[in-house]
Amino acid sequence: MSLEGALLGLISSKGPITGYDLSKTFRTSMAHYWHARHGQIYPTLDKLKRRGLVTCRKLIQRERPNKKLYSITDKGRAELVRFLRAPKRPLQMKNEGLLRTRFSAHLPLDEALAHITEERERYDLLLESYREIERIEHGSGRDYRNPDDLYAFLTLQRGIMFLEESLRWCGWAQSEIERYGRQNRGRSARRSGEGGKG
Amino acid sequence: MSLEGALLGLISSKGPITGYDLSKTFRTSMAHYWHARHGQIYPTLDKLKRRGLVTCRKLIQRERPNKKLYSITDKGRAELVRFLRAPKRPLQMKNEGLLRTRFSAHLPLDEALAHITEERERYDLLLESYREIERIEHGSGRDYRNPDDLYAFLTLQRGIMFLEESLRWCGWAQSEIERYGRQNRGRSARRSGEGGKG
DNA sequence: TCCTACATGTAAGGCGTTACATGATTTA
DNA sequence: TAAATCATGTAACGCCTTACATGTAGGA
Repeated sequence: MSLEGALLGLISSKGPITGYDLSKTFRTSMAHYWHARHGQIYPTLDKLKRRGLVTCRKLIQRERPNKKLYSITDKGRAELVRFLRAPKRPLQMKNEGLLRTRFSAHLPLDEALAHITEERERYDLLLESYREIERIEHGSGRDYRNPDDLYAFLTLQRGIMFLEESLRWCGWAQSEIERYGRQNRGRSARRSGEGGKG
Repeated sequence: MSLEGALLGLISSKGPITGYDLSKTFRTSMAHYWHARHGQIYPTLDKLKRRGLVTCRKLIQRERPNKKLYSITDKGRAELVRFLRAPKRPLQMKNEGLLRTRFSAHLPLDEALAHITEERERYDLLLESYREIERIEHGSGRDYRNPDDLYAFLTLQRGIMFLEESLRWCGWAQSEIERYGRQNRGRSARRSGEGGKG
């Protein structure tokens, strides 16, 4: 259900838009609060169309595959408002990187450190793409052109904050792990790692 | 697959532990990086047991329902290490609250503000529970008893940072929305909200 | 030459939620 | 007296991923 809401919202904001570009949005500026793959997006767009919530216009291209451009209808807007007013679920976050760090007691310290370095690189890349969107879409700063621009900016800023803080955390976590290593020289993380507190 | 990793990790850290308590952990200290409901947890524990990755001891109680206490086996630890070394997926975050804010151009400003106030309350509650865990489990601060304690502390701190920053963002976002409202008195969010930039 | 971007689609199967089922005890 | 906590289990269903399928153009 929420994916339908997300798609209706994006189409209302950025439409006419293709499934391909919607998919890119999930991988870039929305990564800190929503995601979906094309295997789910295309069938869902078709469902929205059959329910009359969006319309679709086919664009024939010569040197590129043909596209389908989706636009929202009044019925779709009404459905979007219903979605926005429905009760929300709690956070459903999955961050396998943090999960791995949580149980890194089962790995040597240097491997735990290396894993966090990998994470830093991921975050760096994503942050760069967020900053580019900020530059391109919100160059005028807080001079919002319309409400959609305002809310796009606010949620993008949340993503930038999230990524910056993730990077700060990575640095701090690595320094703590290194400090722990210095204070426990010779002891293997593996052997002393079993049986934490309840 | 990752749920199996998460369960093995938690059982190795906190076991012997019940499915019920594992479930609570997902709702509390792990909410910023993993989640699962009991409807998925119990069958998965049974699967881990059948594969010999955990053992299970039944505890008969008089004034409470009986429990099953799970412990990790050597085979389970080996499987956990395999999981920790496997390639990780990107973030898979779902935050319906932020999603709603992103498309709040379709709602009156006061409703957008009210929704963020709801979010604040959620974050406040969760932050309080995180701080309590910090007090109870990590009262001694950075004086880590073992690697598991170190990594538990690091990931908990990430959660506290996340929630504190979420709360700061809520306050800032609300002030920006209010500022926008003052500067665009009389104009309805609904009518001017259509058609953002591509 | 290989990889990436563009662009859509589907089938199979796995992951995950929801709802039902049970029932005593404690707290508001 | 209503609701929450403790504690587990399962069936049905829907969400979501993965993998396959197709084909051109442009950059490394």
